[in-house]
Amino acid sequence: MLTERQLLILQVIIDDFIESAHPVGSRAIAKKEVIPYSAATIRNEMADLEDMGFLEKTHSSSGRIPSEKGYRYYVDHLISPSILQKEGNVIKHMIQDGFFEFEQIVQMSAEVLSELTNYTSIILGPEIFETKLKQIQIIPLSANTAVAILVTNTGHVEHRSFSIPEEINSSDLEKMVNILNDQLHGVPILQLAEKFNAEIDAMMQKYVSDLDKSYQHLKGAFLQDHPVKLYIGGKSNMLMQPEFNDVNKIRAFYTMIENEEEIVNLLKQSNDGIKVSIGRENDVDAIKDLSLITAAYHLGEGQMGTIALLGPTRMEYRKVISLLSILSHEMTDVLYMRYKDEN
Amino acid sequence: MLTERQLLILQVIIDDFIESAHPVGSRAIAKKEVIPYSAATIRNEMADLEDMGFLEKTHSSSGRIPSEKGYRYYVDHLISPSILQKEGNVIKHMIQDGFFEFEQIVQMSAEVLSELTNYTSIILGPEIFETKLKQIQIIPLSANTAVAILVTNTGHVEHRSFSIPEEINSSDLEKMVNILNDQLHGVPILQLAEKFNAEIDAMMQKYVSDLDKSYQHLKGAFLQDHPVKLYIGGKSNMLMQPEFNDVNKIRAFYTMIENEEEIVNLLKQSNDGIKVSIGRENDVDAIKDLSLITAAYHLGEGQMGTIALLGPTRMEYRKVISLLSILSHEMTDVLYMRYKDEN
DNA sequence: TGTTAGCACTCATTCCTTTCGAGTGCTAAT
DNA sequence: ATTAGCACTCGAAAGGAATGAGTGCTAACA
Repeated sequence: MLTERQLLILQVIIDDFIESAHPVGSRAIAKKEVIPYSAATIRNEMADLEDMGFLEKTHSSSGRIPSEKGYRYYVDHLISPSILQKEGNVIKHMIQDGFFEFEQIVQMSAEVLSELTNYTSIILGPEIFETKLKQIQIIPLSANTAVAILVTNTGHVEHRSFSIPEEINSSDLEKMVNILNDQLHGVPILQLAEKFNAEIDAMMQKYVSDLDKSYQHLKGAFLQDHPVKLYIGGKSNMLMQPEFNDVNKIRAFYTMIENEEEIVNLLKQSNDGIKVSIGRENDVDAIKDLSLITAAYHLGEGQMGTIALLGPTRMEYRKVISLLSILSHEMTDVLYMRYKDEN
Repeated sequence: MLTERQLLILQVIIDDFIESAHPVGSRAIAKKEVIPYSAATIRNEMADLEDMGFLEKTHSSSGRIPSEKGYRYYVDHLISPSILQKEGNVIKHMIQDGFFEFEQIVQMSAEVLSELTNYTSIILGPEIFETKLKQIQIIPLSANTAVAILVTNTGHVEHRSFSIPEEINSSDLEKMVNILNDQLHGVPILQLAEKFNAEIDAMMQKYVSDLDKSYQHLKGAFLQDHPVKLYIGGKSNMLMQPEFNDVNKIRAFYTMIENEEEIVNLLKQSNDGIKVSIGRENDVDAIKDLSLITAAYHLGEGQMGTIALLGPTRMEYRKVISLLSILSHEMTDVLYMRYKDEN
């Protein structure tokens, strides 16, 4: 339904606006090398594109800016993945050089990503729910406190301090740890509560006598919320974007970005592949004039987490999509290589 | 050298400005109940206070604002600690209710502090250098990766993944862990490197054969940098302060606050008690128009960490100083109660 | 019939001027 | 020593005028 010429003009306008952040006028377009038409012709086409909803004016005699529909069309039809040799190498080296824990990689990725793009990067995960318990340790600290340490097959370590009653003797504690290790090895974190209620509660009664209170404490330590880890990089990059030249916008952005819960919800809904949400396409009102690009990374079948970039709707979609694609594949690879022989 | 009346006027002006953020004029002062003088008299006194450097004008016919010297005098001589029954209780409950790990307490404290004050709170620590190793675990994850877990006497858990060569056999690994536990129990984290070089290297040679590579890996895992933990709460509170109505100031602030290294240096220099740095009194240029109040908290003799509040020079010094005092004492207490029977 | 030149018109932005009012400093009176 | 009074200063807000980038439309052209 769009002519070749309209496609070309739309693309050039959006490319120009993404770079300059200024409304694009007909004369500027006509001057481009790829455009063999006069400003007047461009004006006519622009008027048509506006009628069709791909462009907007900021006021009656201004140049045009892309509408959300325009960006959507641009993302869906007008961009081909860009080749990012240099950036790709940066990411690969970061992930493959040295031996970093996965959480370190995630954190570094968030930083690199925001540096390469000048937008705000958000990385969610790794989702511990999919991972399985590997080993449990309980280490007494003092007469009435101890720390429980859980290690998962992905090398993730969680610990919880808990208080132990004075009366308990150390052999009882040891027996409990043994039972836990026997029973919980290989159990997905998500199913811990279930497993406790179905089997372990009863077992504990059978093998270990008179430890009601300390067992409750221990169980409590295991079933506490497992917080979702959230890494955000380049928050202040947004301040450099010309659309954030207004104190109120900045306030709104920072109020949003520091609300972890909201961010987690925002990212969690993303499924496979790369998803682009432009402006009001986002459910969350606070980012209704920003765009969010998300990509999932995996370990085997189960989804592990989400990588995202948040920027103005005037975003370098081409570059961002390519970068996220590279990074999510690298992260999936490194996870696979590292934990393929898990048990 | 200041008359009683000048003291009174200075105090009223600063109090007023702290509340309103607007330059204070003579008429407004004269209207206050505690002031039995006319505006003209106040004007004369204000001129004198300005000559002495306690007050400033923003322009030739504006009201007065406090100078840094004025704030300094105010902090040193004009404020008595305020009674914060309600806020004090909030803090006490937070710290004493439930059983939280110390790091959780620190994080919660940062949040509560920024909520109670509407400034930005920064908490440094707990300094792990002062703490001692309690136990070491090494847990194999796959054929060639393992995770080393260090637990300190304060319940702090650190973990590092490292790769192990395929050739190693598990009994060798076990021997190594035993040696490490024997040798390192009770050793301050700070002295780990020393201890390794002085004794453990040699021991390993004696007891365990042919494990050069994996031992190097393991040692590397132990001697990696122990990052200083930094908790910052209420970054966006600053945006609500009227002095941050300018995009450039916001940029400068966020650029500074997200530079962890600089922040750590800023706080580390603080010694005992509560220290107030007003505006240019701060060494760091980036906060030359902010004030920083720091308080140390302790475990026994050794300093553990620092609590700080960062706000505009027009800060509620009275309240902030009282809050920091309460919180640092509570944190010191809880540390003492919890780890007094360490070994 | 598609393209382009030309021109009147629109509107944000910038700069200047005016007005307003809060506040000062100084002088003279109490 | 204190205060009333008054001229003066200066920032902030409000109102024009000038500028210029950009449009829509019409009429001419290939």
